[in-house]
Amino acid sequence: MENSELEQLSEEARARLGKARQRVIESIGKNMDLYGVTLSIGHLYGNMFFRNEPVTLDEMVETMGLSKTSISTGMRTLNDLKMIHKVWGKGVRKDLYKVEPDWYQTFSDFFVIKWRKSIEMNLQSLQKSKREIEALLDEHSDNNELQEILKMDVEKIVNAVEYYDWLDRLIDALESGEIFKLVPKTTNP
Amino acid sequence: MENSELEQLSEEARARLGKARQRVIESIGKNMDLYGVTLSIGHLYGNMFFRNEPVTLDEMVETMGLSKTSISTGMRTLNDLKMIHKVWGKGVRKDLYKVEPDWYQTFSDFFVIKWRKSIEMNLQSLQKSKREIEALLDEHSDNNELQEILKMDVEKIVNAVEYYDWLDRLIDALESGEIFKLVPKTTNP
DNA sequence: ATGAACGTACAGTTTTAACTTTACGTTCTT
DNA sequence: AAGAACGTAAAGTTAAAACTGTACGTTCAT
Repeated sequence: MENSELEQLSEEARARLGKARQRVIESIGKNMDLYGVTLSIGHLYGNMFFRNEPVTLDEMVETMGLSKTSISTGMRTLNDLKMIHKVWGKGVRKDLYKVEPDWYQTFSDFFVIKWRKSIEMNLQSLQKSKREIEALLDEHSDNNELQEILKMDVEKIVNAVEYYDWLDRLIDALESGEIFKLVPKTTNP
Repeated sequence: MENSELEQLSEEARARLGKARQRVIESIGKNMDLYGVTLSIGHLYGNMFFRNEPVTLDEMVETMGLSKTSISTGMRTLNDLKMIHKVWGKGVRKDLYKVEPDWYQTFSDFFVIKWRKSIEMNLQSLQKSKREIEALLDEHSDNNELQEILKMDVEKIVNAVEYYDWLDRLIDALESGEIFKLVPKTTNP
């Protein structure tokens, strides 16, 4: 646990709290593969979750028992995903990090960062290939056999493009908060 | 390509179509890590995407140049995610697979299958640890120092539970199709 | 019933990713 | 300006996964 806040507490209470926290930490860590992060980085995030103050690399090296490099790259990964943030400490030389406490925001950022990029890449490929296949269609208007096949390809691509367009708008709704109109944060009485 | 439909076409047209398809296949495959599948399984999916008829394991062994075992496990992974489906062929002994053409459905299924399970696991851990920490709170009502810390932990857990509840309802909206009220499939004029 | 075709477990191998140690560039202190 | 503290690149090592070949159980045809 290594949480300096708890030093003066009874051994028993500390152990019980540690166990309760550990369960959550492991559960969070284990499920963070959905965000494409490795188990140990998920674990790092989980450990930061219960810290009430920003942490340094060295502190997490201590608690996690990993090398400083591992913690450093883990922190960067989490930072890139905006799951944690760098924090300015008063007179502190070391970098300080804290978890983003708003998980709705974290969820939204994940899609904005990872999915949006994927959508863009796919759309570019789809559009380019669509143009090429349509050119083929044009050039071989005599060949019925080929027309048949090409038309199916184009249709598939068109469907895919439509889907990505929808996905893009869905992420817009997440980003803007419009999503909460449909699915409110709290189920009101 | 190995697409029997194209046998009688000109070499040039076949090559150009192959290239156009290949671009899409690779793009799809590369971005399927968002669904937690490996590059080669993504590639397998991409290759199935342009097939107009259900495919067999052996056919995909042929096109992908992988072992039958790899294709078999890949097919199972994709099938578990409902990205492809087993299909009954008339007099065919071999298993037949085809891609699910409705990508909105695929997207929804992904969350229902993977995220829902993750939510459940996390919720269970959170609830259990919350009860334990609340018990600690109860037993140490004299210790202000401890109370302070425990209350922060409980608050964090409560926030997390709320978030997971929201996420669960969001997935409900995906599953039921209610999401399309907010984000329609097509942007109508 | 017997044999052939098919898909998958299993064990072993190769490839990839995670992690550590060392070294280096930067920044801050004095 | 010099030196110490800090975070990260780079190279090397260890651990994990992806992949293959073989062997096995099932199913279907004869």
